[in-house]
Amino acid sequence: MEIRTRYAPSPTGPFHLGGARTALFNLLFAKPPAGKFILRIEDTDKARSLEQYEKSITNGLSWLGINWGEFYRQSERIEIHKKYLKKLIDSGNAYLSKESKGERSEVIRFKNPKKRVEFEDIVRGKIEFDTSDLGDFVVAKSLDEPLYHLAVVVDDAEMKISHVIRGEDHISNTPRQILLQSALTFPQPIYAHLPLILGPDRSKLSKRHSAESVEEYKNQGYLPEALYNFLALLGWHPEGDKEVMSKDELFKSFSLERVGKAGAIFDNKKMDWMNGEYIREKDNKALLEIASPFLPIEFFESGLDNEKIIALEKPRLKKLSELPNKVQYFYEAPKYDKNLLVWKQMVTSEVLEALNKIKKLVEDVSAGGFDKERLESIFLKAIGEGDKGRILWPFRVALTGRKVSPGPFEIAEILGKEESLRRIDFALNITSYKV
RNA sequence: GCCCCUGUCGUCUAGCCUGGUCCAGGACGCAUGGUUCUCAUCCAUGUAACCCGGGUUCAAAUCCCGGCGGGGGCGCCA
Repeated sequence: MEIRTRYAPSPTGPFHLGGARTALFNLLFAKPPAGKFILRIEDTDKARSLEQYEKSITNGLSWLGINWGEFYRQSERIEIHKKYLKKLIDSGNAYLSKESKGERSEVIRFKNPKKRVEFEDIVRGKIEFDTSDLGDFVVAKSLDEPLYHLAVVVDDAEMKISHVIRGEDHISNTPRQILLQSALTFPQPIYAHLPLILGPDRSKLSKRHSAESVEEYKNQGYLPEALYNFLALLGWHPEGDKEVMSKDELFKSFSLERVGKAGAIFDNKKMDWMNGEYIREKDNKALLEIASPFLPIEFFESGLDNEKIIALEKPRLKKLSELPNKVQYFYEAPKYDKNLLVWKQMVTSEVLEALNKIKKLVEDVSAGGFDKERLESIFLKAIGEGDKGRILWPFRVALTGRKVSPGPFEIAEILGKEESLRRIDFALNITSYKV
């Protein structure tokens, strides 16, 4: 049997993490090209479905690298649904029902045989329902407006979906759908209900957790590969202890048997770590390219070696959106309080002395050989056995204006001799200025 | 209220099916120490959990029963 899975979102809100994870598991299980992964937009509710949300879903999936094969829009398949609705009525399994409450005076209801339904769920085992308490549920608003349960059942059958992999919130929909399948004599797909991804408050991820939309993660500078990897690990675990896994490894080891049953909170701290892992794996050129949308024009017009700057910040980067602030001092001379130049208990005269020494050392390096190795050897030799902080701290602060940054030699190399000296002079100036 | 699902460190989880190798393993986080100033990276060490109560058994995180907790569903939405 060919494996055919589908992700069937309704475009009624921004694409969020839960949807992304469901789509990912469907893809990972189908393992194209061996199996097929299908995208089906469930937009039968015309009032709530919005084109912008469909875009949000398709853009989000593409960005993540979750690529679908066949694509369907349920609203374009109403004729097919109607055909089966008619069949249902003709066979006596559905009927026109007069209503006393609700929007309409007439809807179409399914004639519930009121039997026990049980099905085998790959992740949960046997699940049983007594469908009599479901009643004669509505399958269409009218002859021309089939509703969700009917549309899903018809489309899954028509598209020959072999495995329905979806969120746990659909468990209670399953008995209704099984009833419809048997009334329509459709084969029953294999079901797998995934545990839900929970918000920090332990409730199901929904519109109100707006920060959990995929686009939000993209905008904050998370890498798609990192999110992909992280999402795969929510509710699923490989056999070994390895967690940072390439798409290839994920495809090879994924199985529904190793999907867990309990809901999982999305841990942003661990996501940050995972993102950092992927950022560090990137080579500088590639990283600069994906980071460029986050950086201001001044960064590129500075004439400095952008790749080297990125390389310097790489180990302390959790997400790309932190970058502009981190690299600002490269293209903009820093402003800072002169007290920042003070290392430990140094007094002003000692700071001045250190700064002058730094200036002298920098001046003596020829502009041609102005690189970090040379600077380092010269400084270390000059400092000798002394406290390195007395020289290196003021040096680094003079260059960056910051308490926290990469080392002074690397920064000086990128800034160049002239600019480095200019900044040292500035430090000298503010320190010697008498109030 | 009714129905369904679920319960291992703060978080993600391994182990549970096929009881002993688990005084419970890994990862994130956190803490401490090391690595040419700071921060980060890297390395090392530490921190912390089987929801509760019975039962079965020589032996239970693992099997059975009962509680309790958490979540989801009960639309002329999907």
